Amino acid sequence: MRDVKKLKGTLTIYDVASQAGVSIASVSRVLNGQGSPRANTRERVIRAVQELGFVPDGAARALSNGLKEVVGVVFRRGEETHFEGEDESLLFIDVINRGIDVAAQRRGFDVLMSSVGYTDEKVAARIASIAGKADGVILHDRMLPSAAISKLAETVPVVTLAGSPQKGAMNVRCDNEAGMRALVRHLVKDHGYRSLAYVSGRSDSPDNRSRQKAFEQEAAAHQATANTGPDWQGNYSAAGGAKVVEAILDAHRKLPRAIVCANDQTALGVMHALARRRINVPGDVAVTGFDDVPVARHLHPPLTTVRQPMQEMGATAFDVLYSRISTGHGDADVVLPVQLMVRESCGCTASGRSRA
Amino acid sequence: MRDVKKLKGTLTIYDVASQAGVSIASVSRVLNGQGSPRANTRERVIRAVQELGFVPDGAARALSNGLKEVVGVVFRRGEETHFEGEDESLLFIDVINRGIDVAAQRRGFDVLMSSVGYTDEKVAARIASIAGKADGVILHDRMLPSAAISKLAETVPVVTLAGSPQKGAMNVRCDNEAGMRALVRHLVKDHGYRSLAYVSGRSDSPDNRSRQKAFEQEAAAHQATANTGPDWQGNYSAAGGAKVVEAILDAHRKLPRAIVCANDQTALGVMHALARRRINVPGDVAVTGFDDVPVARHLHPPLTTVRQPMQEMGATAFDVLYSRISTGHGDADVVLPVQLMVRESCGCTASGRSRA
DNA sequence: CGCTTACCGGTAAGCGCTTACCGCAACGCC
DNA sequence: GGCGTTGCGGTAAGCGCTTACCGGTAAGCG
Repeated sequence: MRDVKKLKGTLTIYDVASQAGVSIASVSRVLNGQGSPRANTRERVIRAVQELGFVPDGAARALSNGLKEVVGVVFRRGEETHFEGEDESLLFIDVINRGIDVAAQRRGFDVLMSSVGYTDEKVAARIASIAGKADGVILHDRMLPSAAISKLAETVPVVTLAGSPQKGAMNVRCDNEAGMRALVRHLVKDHGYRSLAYVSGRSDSPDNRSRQKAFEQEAAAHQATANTGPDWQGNYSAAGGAKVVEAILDAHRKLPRAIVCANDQTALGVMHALARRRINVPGDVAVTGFDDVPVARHLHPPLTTVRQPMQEMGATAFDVLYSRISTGHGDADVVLPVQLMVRESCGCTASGRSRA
Repeated sequence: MRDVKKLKGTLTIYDVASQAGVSIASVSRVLNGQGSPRANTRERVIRAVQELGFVPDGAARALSNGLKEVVGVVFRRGEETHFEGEDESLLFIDVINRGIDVAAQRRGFDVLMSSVGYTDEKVAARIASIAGKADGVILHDRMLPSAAISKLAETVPVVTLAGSPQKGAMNVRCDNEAGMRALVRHLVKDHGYRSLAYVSGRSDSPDNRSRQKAFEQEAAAHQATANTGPDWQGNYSAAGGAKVVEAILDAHRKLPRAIVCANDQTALGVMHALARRRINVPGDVAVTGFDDVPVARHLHPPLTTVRQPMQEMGATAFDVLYSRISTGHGDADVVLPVQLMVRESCGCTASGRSRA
């Protein structure tokens, strides 16, 4: 990257000033609405700007102001998966990012997006690069080990999403526990299922851990069997979910009455694998997800899941970051409520709930 | 936005230098791999950087280098639509953006994304803001009137997507003509349809204009009836497509044998409206799209359409822009080939083509 | 009519970084 | 041993902008 230089005959504020016959200070004042320039001065500046097509250099402004008006967003983009419907839909991350974008625009900020591959080694370097170009950084789940997050947070405001709050960094997440408890309760009490399993997400994900923990606790509280562990280890992807089911089936082991998935994508894969083996959902096995991504309601059967307010999470992440940037502090940990979305994959029918 | 100031006790290269006991020049050289610092010097700098968690300020680098290593991307985000499947899927723009992102990362650039609403008045201001923060700008279709594009291009490198090349700006697009011709030919010659209609996109879109023109010419060349005009005016959205069909039906007018849509989203809406009226696709009316967005193949019936290499378009847009930024010139107009995707909505069957 | 008050606008410093330029130390050679 | 050569590393200028500070002019007042 060293080998590239801009070679534009760059237009500067000096050019505008001389064209307008005023000083650079006046140009700057007009452009930023500071001070009270005389109408005449203002006009001349504005005309000069238009004639020249002048666009002030953001880097110079940022350097002078100490404010770039840019937030960085870093997330992982799976290049591994090519599962029907998965790679084609707006997923969890996309919806959150949209929320960030909307909130940022309200404050005149722009969003520097950077995706890194799951296998990318240079994550830390990429994040540092982004951090240098932004006033603050929003990190999606599992981007960095927590020590690294704390370290980074000493240098630049950081908001993590769906993580657990780290020293120095702020965090925005959803109430996984409540959501999972409500879901398990529905499965066990409303449907009477006695054997459940949890297809986990990536094991290093805080979200996954809290969901799994709530799953186990709530199942135990209702004396239901709760299968977890290595056999049920997924990775948040549809392919991961499918693989779990297929392995169980190939080993001729018995499936539980209900399979609770760490997220919707996993549920998608699970349902797909089940369908391929001609196992009826929810008749033979109920399946549930988590997130309520847009496609969830269009699956067959429509997926019972826990809705996270994804767009709002994104917006909140930005807002928290913004207040930190501007005022110097922001909430360290904000938890947003979730909502149980009962559809049909749990055994309910389209018209009102009912037993499977 | 004037009211926000960063108030960090910012860490600078001077801090690193004194911590390492060297000069700022050495720090910079180590960080950028310039010159040939002694091993000892290098080590001390690296250690100091790590201890301090130093991240160089991108704005200062950019100002000094004349290179921000950022490209801006501006596109329109429909806030109007809430059509099933439309707001939930990766659409044309999203796939292109992903292509840009991938290509940018290869060069160490980051992408500054900014969406504006269809109704947003301040598009020019937003674009100027982005332009100031980036080394170059990629504009999606219909972002600015062509005069404004040329004007902007005098100040900063600009690539337009799916537009027509403007003076000063570069452009990347697909071979709409060839695609549309192949499509119409398939409809008329392979299926024998004699009456066609074209549901247009936004009338100010160059893509739409060239598709419509090719549609008319090719239909005429084969002596098929070609309906176009105000009654068939869509707007690239599913809702727009649905509205056209409903208006025709409500007026008790006869539908043509095949409806050619300006893009896949429109086709989605058209098929939806048709289904609601119990009109069989493709039995009664054939429907085709343009773009081949990911969902196209999952519609019922799967959509016959023209595939644009969307991700490649994005990557190409970046590459063209990059070469312009670094070398001072790049191709003014690159046209990518398209491919006719024959599926079932035209009347072909899953297993090999056939007459409707 | 002269002095105070107010206010507009210009000059210059400085934001954090890169790099041209130069001084200096160490080494090799005669 | 003295001088030339090599090359590391420090000093300082400058990137384009914002803004503190100050000088000048015009209006207000006695």
